[in-house]
Amino acid sequence: MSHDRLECAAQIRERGFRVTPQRMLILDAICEGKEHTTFDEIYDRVQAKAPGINQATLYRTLDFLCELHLVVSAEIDGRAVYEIAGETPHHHLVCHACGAIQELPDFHFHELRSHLLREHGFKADISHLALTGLCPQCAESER
Amino acid sequence: MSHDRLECAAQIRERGFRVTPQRMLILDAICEGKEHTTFDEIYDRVQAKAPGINQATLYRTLDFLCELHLVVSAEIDGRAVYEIAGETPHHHLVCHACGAIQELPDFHFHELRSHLLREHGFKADISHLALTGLCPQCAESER
DNA sequence: TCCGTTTCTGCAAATTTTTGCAACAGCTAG
DNA sequence: CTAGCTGTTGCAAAAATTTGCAGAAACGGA
Repeated sequence: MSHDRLECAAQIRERGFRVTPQRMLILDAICEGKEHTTFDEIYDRVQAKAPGINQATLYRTLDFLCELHLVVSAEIDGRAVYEIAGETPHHHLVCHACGAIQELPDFHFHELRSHLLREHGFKADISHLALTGLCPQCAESER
Repeated sequence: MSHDRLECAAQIRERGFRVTPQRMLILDAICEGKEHTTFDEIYDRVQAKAPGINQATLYRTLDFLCELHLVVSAEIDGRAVYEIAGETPHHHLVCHACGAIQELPDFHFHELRSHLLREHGFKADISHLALTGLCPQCAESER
């Protein structure tokens, strides 16, 4: 999940937006953890390095980075989590009962994606889905 | 998308919760519109009939009804929308550019669902997905 | 029908998220 | 290197959402 600061900066600039220290710090903070990172975690990490950064800025920047697809987010357990966008998308299975999270490779969605494009002309952006349900253990104990 | 008040009430009671006028009114309000309904719309409809009902109650009740799968919700365009849960699930394609919404029948997910169950033992609850992307028109003008 | 238990609701306060605006600061052209 | 244009940020206020708690009310059993 390596993120190339230069690459991100180029992407931002290329689309007519500006590369600011805040944005770079926030990108770094998201990458510090290997996995899903919550708003608060990102905020704390950023604060540690640059105490001046405002929460409103973080909210806006996260939206911005998602918009540009440099970062992906998903709602897990009612709270948004963020992750740097890798080369290949991946998804998650989230157990509604115990909260366990399992990774789900993207190939499961290849067919759906191309079907939607072929049949509906719809260019679906399925970059980071969180599907909820019951993990094997919880499904067992449920009945 | 007919909802049977008796059926809903039975479901609620059956699981050990209580059938209250507030809950029934809120269910009715969700059903009034045929399509996706926002929090504010529901709130207004409920207010029209029973001005006393509190916003906090609405927030809690919507969560509650989703929990019981009597209502499904999805995040569209950054805001939550609610719909009464029908017999067969359905999903939506939401254009990120123009906001157009297209319905997507559930059969597209049959295979995924059974695959997850077979291979991962995961009982996925895919009851109302909103996939974002670009509709044919916007995909065209994008390039 | 009435009672006891436990869930729900309304209210107010706390918390989280969004927004408007003036000052600041990237970036491009000269 | 500088100036100017326009996107960004910080701040404070507004709006949206969640939470704790005491009183109200559903529901099962007597």
